[in-house]
Amino acid sequence: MESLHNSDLVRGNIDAFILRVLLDADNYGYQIIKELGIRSGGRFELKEPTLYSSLRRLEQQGLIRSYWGQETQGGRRKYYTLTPDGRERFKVKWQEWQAARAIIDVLIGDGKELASGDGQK
Amino acid sequence: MESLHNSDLVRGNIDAFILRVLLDADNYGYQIIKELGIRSGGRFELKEPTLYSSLRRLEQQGLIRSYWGQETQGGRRKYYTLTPDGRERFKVKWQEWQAARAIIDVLIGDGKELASGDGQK
DNA sequence: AATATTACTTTGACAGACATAGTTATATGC
DNA sequence: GCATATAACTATGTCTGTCAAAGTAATATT
Repeated sequence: MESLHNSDLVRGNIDAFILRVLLDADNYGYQIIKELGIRSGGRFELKEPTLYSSLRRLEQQGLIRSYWGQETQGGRRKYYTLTPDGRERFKVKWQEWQAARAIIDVLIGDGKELASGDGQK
Repeated sequence: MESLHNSDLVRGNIDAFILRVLLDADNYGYQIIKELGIRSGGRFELKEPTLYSSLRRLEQQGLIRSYWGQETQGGRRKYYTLTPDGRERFKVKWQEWQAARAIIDVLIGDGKELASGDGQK
């Protein structure tokens, strides 16, 4: 399984990924990981420490709130829900990504000068 | 001037930016910064310590080589040139970016659920 | 002479992602 | 019933890339 070396290239977007999932519905940690795995077609795997430290950060910033689900059986689950601020923040994050993507696209080029052999000037 | 908070969202792509510039022509540090500023329409500003530590890293990895320009007057300039490995590495970096971009696009959404008011489910 | 600009360098701090490990509970296999 | 696997969350510490701050040295400008 390949996935992609994660870290640097997705850095800064993980908070947005989580907010995006919570935009659809309240959810709990483990399921958020699964959900991101599914949505990415198995190409992205969010690690647990990364997830839970993100969640803590987001909660401290008032972008999400948490509550314990009342499971009658099975392990406890802490659910997270978006706050209005979180909703707003996602919008901003989304726009920032659009802007960053455009800049990176320009600076990294469109791949025309790659071809197969080498680059002629 | 706004530019964009840099760091996290472009992280991991800076090496590729530099390699991309050197793909066009040998160049020296200060000019690479200028070049990236121009290509991005002033929206991206590479900081000096970031540039020079990137250059050192790239040189250690054998992706670029350096030589002092023989300026008869004016300050000394250390020029950098791509090695074949560097050329190859740029290709890889480029492809990694394409892959990462696709995944991020999926996970952050297309913005349909943003609209203006709020999201209806 | 003072200031600005070009060009490169050093040091240290910060923050996000993750490896490693551990805890608690339920479910499953033998 | 005991071992193992899996679900779900938590804690600790490390690594790496980016950048702020500051400095050096030379030329150009006022």
